[in-house]
Amino acid sequence: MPRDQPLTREFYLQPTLEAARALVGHTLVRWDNGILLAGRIIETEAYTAADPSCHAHRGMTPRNAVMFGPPGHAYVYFIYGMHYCLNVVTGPEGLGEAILLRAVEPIEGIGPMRQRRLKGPDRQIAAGPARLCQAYGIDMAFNGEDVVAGSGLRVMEGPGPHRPVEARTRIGISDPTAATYPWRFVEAGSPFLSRP
DNA sequence: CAGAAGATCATCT
DNA sequence: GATGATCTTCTGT
Repeated sequence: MPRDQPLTREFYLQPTLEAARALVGHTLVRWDNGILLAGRIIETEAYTAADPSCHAHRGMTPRNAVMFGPPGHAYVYFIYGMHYCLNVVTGPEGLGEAILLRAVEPIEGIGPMRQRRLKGPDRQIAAGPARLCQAYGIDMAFNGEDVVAGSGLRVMEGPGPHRPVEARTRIGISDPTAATYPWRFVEAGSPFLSRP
């Protein structure tokens, strides 16, 4: 169960790779007009400023401006003409780093999540960055939301990972030097991973 | 202004 | 494993 304490601003201030690993096992919560949606974070992906595929790598633009703001805010973007993805901003203001939330295990509000998703087995309700946003109803209106002190979307402390957390380099990158940048952190063996 | 690519997903062979 | 959906963003001319 989620404890009633949000992760602190300091949590997001720590180095992005460390925060990405530590984020696994905490709980993503949305209060949607009295309906509680909650899920345990299963999979994260760190985007550091040194990573060429990081949206902030080539400086600030209107889209990525939130990434350069204070840590602990949501960076939401629209991709492939139909999907949203949710990040949390990490590191000191001005750095431009963030963590992509790739998968959660639904805990609370599974019914409402299913209704938005319509299709697929339970373990796929929020297994994938765009599926997660679909399940939670997250769109551009959430861009810039404070996930520490905001009222709509928060990351709450606990309950912790149910399995060991494992680091992987990102899948699908052709640049061999990329092996040093992009990291996924997954709860090893979880059935709720974006890729089984 | 045109063109290409994109932190994805569902569906098909 | 491959492909189409669908459209924003960024780059180059």
